[in-house]
Amino acid sequence: MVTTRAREGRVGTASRILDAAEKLVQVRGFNAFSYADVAAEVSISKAALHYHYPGKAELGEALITRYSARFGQAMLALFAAAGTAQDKLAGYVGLFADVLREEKMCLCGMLAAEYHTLPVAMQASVLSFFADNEAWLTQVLERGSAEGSVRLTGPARDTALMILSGLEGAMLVARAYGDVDRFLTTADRLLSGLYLSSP
Amino acid sequence: MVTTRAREGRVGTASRILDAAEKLVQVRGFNAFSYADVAAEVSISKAALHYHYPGKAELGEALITRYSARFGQAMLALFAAAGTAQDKLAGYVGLFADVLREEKMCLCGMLAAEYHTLPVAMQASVLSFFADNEAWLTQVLERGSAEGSVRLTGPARDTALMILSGLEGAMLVARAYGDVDRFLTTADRLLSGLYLSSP
DNA sequence: GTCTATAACGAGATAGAC
DNA sequence: GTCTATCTCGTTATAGAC
Repeated sequence: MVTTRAREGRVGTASRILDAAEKLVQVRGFNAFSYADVAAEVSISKAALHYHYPGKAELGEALITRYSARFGQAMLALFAAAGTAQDKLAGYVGLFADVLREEKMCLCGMLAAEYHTLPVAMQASVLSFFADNEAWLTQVLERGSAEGSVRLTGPARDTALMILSGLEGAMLVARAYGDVDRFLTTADRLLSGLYLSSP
Repeated sequence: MVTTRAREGRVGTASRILDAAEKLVQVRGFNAFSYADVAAEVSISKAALHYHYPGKAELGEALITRYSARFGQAMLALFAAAGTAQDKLAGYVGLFADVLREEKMCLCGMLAAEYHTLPVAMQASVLSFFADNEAWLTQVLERGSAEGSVRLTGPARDTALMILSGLEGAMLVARAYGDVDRFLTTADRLLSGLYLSSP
């Protein structure tokens, strides 16, 4: 069942609020944006913002939930699509690169930096995001290893963690330089050594 | 020439301010600590703080300057010490691990997350820190390659960047979990493949 | 659902005494 | 150098009208 709003492709206020807030968090951080910033971006009053999201903690929670769901769907699509482990990993790197091209940090990478200042509910959600990514990467690596397209020299989970952490760090540093190529080069290096065709 | 203060090992107010502020930034971030926080930690008034560092921008600058100098000295010591490239890299990883053990993020990794909210002088100093680290790693890798203890499959600089970014990201993620072992495991994975003795 | 108005608080920063 | 007192502004959040 689809509401009129969805059928017509219109976007509700709650969703536009999330769009604006998400961008602000990914560019400036959770502690460096205000309700006033979001309100101005969406062209509503701060009070209306509080109607949709009572406080910053609730808004932050909603941000992570939506972001994780979207990222999870993208990972699922990559996993289901035809292609080798190498293809899936290239697609995965592309997800991060797309974020970086907008001068944004991964939402949960940004929140990880601010971790010790976050409401506990947000902290837990950040860890869930990392756990989901780790699990996806582990599956891809194990399948690739079973298929013979990936060479693992230790537990798949360790390599999964290395890839996730490496990509987050590569975004962090490359974004400071405003240099997407820097990210792509580093991503290549992170994955080199995994494939049997590597030199 | 040594001042009485230095000879007696006493620590001046300016230095104690930097100690407190540095910790606060590494744990909470530049945008999540206040002059009041530092003043309380050092047991002086906010006004006294402003006497030593006129504004947050100047304090931030001083933090990066001192941190970079300290880190640079440690890197120099590692470079000068006897040992293989592998030894130097292990020592380098140890520098990051020591920071993480105090639940702190690398100062400049934290500031990289907040990059787009920083005063321009601080932004430049953050990039300098990264450049210094990159240069050191490149030298170590090239020397190791020349000595035959390191196997490079591309430009040393690319691998240097991968190691730096990877360690920053590993800190970011491991710190959220409060798990130093997670960092160490990831660091091992990042460097695996570099050494000729690797499986 | 959205608004204006305002409360309540903390931030960075300054003045001027000691 | 350090203090108390104060200023100004931005922040989150609420009240109540429309």
